[in-house]
Amino acid sequence: MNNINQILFPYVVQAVSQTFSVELTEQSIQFQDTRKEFEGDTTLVVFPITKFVKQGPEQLANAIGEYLVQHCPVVKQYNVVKGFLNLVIEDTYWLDAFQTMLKEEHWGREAENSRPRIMVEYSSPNTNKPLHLGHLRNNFLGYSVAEILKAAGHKVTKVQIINDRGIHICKSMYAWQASGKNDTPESTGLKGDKLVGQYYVAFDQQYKAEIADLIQGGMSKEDAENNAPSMLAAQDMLRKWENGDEAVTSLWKMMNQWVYTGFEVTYRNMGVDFDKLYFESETYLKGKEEVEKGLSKGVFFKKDDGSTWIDLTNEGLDEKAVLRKDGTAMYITQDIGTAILRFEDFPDTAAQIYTVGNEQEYHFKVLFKILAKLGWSQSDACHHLSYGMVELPEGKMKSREGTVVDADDLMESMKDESRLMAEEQGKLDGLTTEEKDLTYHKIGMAALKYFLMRVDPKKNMMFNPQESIDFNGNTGPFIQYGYVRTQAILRKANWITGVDLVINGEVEMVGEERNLIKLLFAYPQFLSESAKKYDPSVMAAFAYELTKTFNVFYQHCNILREENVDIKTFRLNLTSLTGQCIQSSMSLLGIQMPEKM
RNA sequence: GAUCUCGUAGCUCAGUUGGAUAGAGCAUCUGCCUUCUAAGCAGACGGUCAGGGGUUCGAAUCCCUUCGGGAUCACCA
Repeated sequence: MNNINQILFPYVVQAVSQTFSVELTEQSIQFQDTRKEFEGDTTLVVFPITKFVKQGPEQLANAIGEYLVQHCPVVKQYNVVKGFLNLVIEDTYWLDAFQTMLKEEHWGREAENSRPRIMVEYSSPNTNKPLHLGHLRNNFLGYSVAEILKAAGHKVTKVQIINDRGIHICKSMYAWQASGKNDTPESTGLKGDKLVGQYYVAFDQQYKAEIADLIQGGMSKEDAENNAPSMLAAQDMLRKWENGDEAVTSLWKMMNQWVYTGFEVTYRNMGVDFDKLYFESETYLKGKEEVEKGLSKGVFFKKDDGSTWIDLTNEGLDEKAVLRKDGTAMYITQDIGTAILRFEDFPDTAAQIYTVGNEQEYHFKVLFKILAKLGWSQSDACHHLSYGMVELPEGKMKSREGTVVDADDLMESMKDESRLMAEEQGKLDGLTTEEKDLTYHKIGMAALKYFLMRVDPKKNMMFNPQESIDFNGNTGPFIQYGYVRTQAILRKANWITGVDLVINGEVEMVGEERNLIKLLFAYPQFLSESAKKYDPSVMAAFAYELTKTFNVFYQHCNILREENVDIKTFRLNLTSLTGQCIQSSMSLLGIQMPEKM
């Protein structure tokens, strides 16, 4: 089905060529949505055309408008304001569009697996502390982009890389061992990630104290940091781990397992999942191998001290180390290994999307250049889905200063708030305890997810825990509420989707219905823009706009009370399709719809 | 210091490749529930689009510059 502007395009070309004998370029024909205060469905901006035709904008607009009304069957009438030609499209066009949408099984979505595989990486936490607000933004964005790409027809594989290796986890391990308490998640009743996180904090405190002591004893700050006993012990553990020391390895396995078990709970609450996990402990050696291979091909070079580098100065970047002088792997090394492993695991992968904070933009520029130089042509299509920080009123989140907003706590408090609100209103009274609980969860998560995803991913955003997150206005619950209304009406009408498709051609549309149909018809454009930009906020804006438009329709038009059967059927179909589209677009944000609220 | 990025209403954010009188929500104030769920609808108030210059029929948008916030520039991850 064609977009209205695509239909009009050739007629505009004809109008100008027949009236003025001038052939227009594609660029000179610009359409935009008609502003609300004027009458019309779409608007031709004629200023660019005045460059080709020696006419004043208004005369020109009138001439084109006249031609279109006479020759283009979908154009009903026109009006001209300055250099803007507002076109009113025939109702039959919108009714046809509506019929088309109703016949689709999933209006707006592309056929499954009609486009190449894209791998989306997100989450990728360290295994030494619990997930926080920043991880929520990461997970929600990554999951949502994956769903959006899927809806746009791509095969999608959701992955994460788990940073299970390195000094950070050894710090927690050392602190746990040094405490001598043999705490476990079972013995303390704590979530595994929380328990391990406590020991990470404990390590940091001890380390700080030791540094202070050493400095007081006359040592320089740098020496103190390098020689503090706890740091030496953690480093010793890391060496033992790399050498496969049995005791250290089993401690490492046990504590990582605690963290994974804890994370699983958090992921389940977040509503995100993964198709395949990669562990740094398994990919960093692969990275080293690939660097060795690249070295022999001349992509990398060795410096005199034995470290391995790549020269990216021709690409406008710097020289970058890829192996230390002792031959050990760095952060970038394992990323090279992971990327290549993924291309090998899924050879049809056209691109990898990395959902990682914007502070790593340089890192990914380097990584993609390296992959290209190693001969992976897919690297051109790879993309760093770079997102900004979530800032608190007092500034950045800092774990040391206790200003971290914990992911589990936040999700729980959102749910509590939705419970309070629902209990006050008593609209869920008929439901079982389980059903109520699920509804509170859906509403709380909708508020949280929508809040984090309605803003442009690349921008830093503000989160104020005191004022918390709203449930009114431009919010997730507002959209859910609109959906709940559609379902309540359909329930009362005993509506079965797809049964009463008959629309009598005599139906005369009112403005509220037209606006709703126009917006529903634009769903695929919003989806493709969202997919193209890897930007869930486009879908969020669409869902909000759609719900608002429905609410106006709902408020001003009778549906169940409508006496004319044709109009009633038409409006019920409209309600049904709107409900579907709200649910569909919100599901792309990972937001679920309750049936009642 | 260099590079990148952001600065829009009291607050949180939209604003497509330059297009009409810069839009939403929150907050404040007014109306609307005996009739499809008021987590809603209708309205009021609120702007030197950080400042200055340029490009042109036209600039929040593009270019230059100043100011202010953030990020990056490791044999850290």
